[in-house]
Amino acid sequence: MEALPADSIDVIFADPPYNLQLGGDLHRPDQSKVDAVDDAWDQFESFQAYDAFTRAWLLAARRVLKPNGTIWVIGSYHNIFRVGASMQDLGYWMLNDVVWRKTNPMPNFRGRRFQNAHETMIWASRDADAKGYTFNYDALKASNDDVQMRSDWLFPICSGAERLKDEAGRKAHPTQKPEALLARVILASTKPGDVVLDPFFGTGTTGAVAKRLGRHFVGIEREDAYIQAAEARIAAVEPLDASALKMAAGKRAEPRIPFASLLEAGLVSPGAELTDAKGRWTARVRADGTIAIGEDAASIHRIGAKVQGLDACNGWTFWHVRSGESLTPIDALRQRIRDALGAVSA
Amino acid sequence: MEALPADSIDVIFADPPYNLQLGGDLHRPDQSKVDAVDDAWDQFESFQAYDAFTRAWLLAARRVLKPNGTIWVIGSYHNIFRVGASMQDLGYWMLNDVVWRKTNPMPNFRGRRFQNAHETMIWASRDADAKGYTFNYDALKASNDDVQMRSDWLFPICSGAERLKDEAGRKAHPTQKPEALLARVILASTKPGDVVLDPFFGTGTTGAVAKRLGRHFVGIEREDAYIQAAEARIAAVEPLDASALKMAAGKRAEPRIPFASLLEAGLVSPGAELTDAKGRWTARVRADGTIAIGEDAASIHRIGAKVQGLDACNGWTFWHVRSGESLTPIDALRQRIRDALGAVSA
DNA sequence: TTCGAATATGAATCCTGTC
DNA sequence: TGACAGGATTCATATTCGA
Repeated sequence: MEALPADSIDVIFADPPYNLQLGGDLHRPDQSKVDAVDDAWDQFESFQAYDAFTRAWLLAARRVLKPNGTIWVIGSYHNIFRVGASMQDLGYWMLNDVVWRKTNPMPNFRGRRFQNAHETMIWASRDADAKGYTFNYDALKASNDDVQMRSDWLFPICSGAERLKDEAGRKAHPTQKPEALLARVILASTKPGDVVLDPFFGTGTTGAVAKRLGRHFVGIEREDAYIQAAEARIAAVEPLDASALKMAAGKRAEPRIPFASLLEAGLVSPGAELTDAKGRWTARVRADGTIAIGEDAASIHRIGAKVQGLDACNGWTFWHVRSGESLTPIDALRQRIRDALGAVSA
Repeated sequence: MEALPADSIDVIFADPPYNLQLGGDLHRPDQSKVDAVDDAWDQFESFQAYDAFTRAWLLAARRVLKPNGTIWVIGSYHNIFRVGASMQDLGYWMLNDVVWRKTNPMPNFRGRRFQNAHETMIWASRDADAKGYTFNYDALKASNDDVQMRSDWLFPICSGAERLKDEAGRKAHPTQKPEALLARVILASTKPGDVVLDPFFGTGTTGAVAKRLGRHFVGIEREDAYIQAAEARIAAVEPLDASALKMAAGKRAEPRIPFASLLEAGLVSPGAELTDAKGRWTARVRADGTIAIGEDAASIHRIGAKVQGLDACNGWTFWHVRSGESLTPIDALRQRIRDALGAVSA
């Protein structure tokens, strides 16, 4: 990065090492082993060593950024807080933090934490008083059903045909990002012809998307194998026509509403009774979002299945709340919540 | 917080000042003024001053936390990165970052950034090696259509009747959090009877929810007006019945049953054959509660692992007994013993 | 060839009680 | 405190396998 001229880059996208600190091996419930990110480039002696590394590249990045340039940095809870604090210390000015919500994250196999289902991106300008940075507000809004783009984005992880493989059929890079994510970043914060720098180029997702979208790019990478994979990949990319540069919209789906949300919304109270349509069974609602018949407590689905002697049951349609003479399926209460959510995507 | 005894708190929920740096008033497109958070308690001279404040309260919080206690801190991009880095520096161990996605966030009026539609919570244990912290995995899963709870939560902001107002009808606190958010936090990470500390109590959302859910709480607040609003609010809260507060627990909480108990109960006989679900392997039960293939005898787990060439195996679900045409997992026989035990103790 | 079943896998700081 | 062993634990998607 030192070789680049100062004030020459419009946007930086950086996916630095996350400094994961893994204990032993992790196995799925079927006893298969999870392929951990244990590469040497992700190992640091201490937080201090990681901070020194972070400040060094952030400082170099700030030098090459144009006064109205902006920077994106992606990370997880392992590193993003340290990175963010360093960015503020060095004079970057935060514009947003943006959450990449994964449609298909890896589960938490041991059931000891919440499923780690998102990563965080920081979007910042070079200086606190920078006003002229690029933000294609109208294009984003138009591509988002004419409502302004939120700070939480929904994309699948990079897999299938998009995921680069080596000769042996293994993933070429352990942390390849989806092109859809980069496309939104670039379409949001650059103009055609701008120069995008990626100081942790890896297998070149940033370069591939930049080329396709008619932006120039500079990639920096240490590992030969990654460089070769990136070069082959980018050579195969066809730039789009100027007229075709439109936004890939994020996926929209019905959000999953936990039964607990009915409690939180006050539509059902802890201690309330649920019955089936014919009033044959009655269960009592508990504060934790399970229901109970006697000592037997579980989800609305499991208890519904159990009383009927079935393997499965849709508790949303099976269970009802009584309001005066009539019974209302709890699915109708769920629909009320969904209606209230409006355009918020899953 | 200095007055509290050390190692006395199960969970801390903290909503510290956000250190917002607003350059002048913000107006909506219709020229109405946005009611910004510009209270005196939210003003800091510099990042250094904010960091010193943050480290001081985080340090005091860590002293009062039990060894297996956990802490939640909520913030926005203005402060959460500094807070998170300080937490790591002080020895807290991050378990998750959790994103609160707002169904109805304030729009970005200027159209110069993404709509700031989420806040970030950090959930951390006191020490890196703390394994015994409370996480009600099974209850959360059962309340969420039987899939594990993710790190991105969807809730409306606090408004309407839930939002506390002062005598003049203005909001009593500028950043009142929704009770639904606190309910999920408390249900996820505490047991009934636990003690929850909120060092930035404000108008007492944490206390109100803790009281309703049968948890004890300690609130710390400097502003008299907030204290009075919180006291009145919490006095009006009715705790839920103990029966509604029972937490769902999974197999982990079930009493251990040695395989030998199946022999003693006559559910399996010495010399009987066990097979896996597909009938690929067969082992013979021995009177001492081990099973054997040829001369090779060990526990149901070790033999199951060995035949599959794996390091581990749950013998309870792997091995089956034949009854006529069908195979019954020995786990079902174990369940019969547990049911019988429950009947006795109940 | 087709369809359903079985297998593979992803930035993961992922167990607990007893001797 | 360390070693040992019991046995609990997964969601969405893509690909391969088998009938």
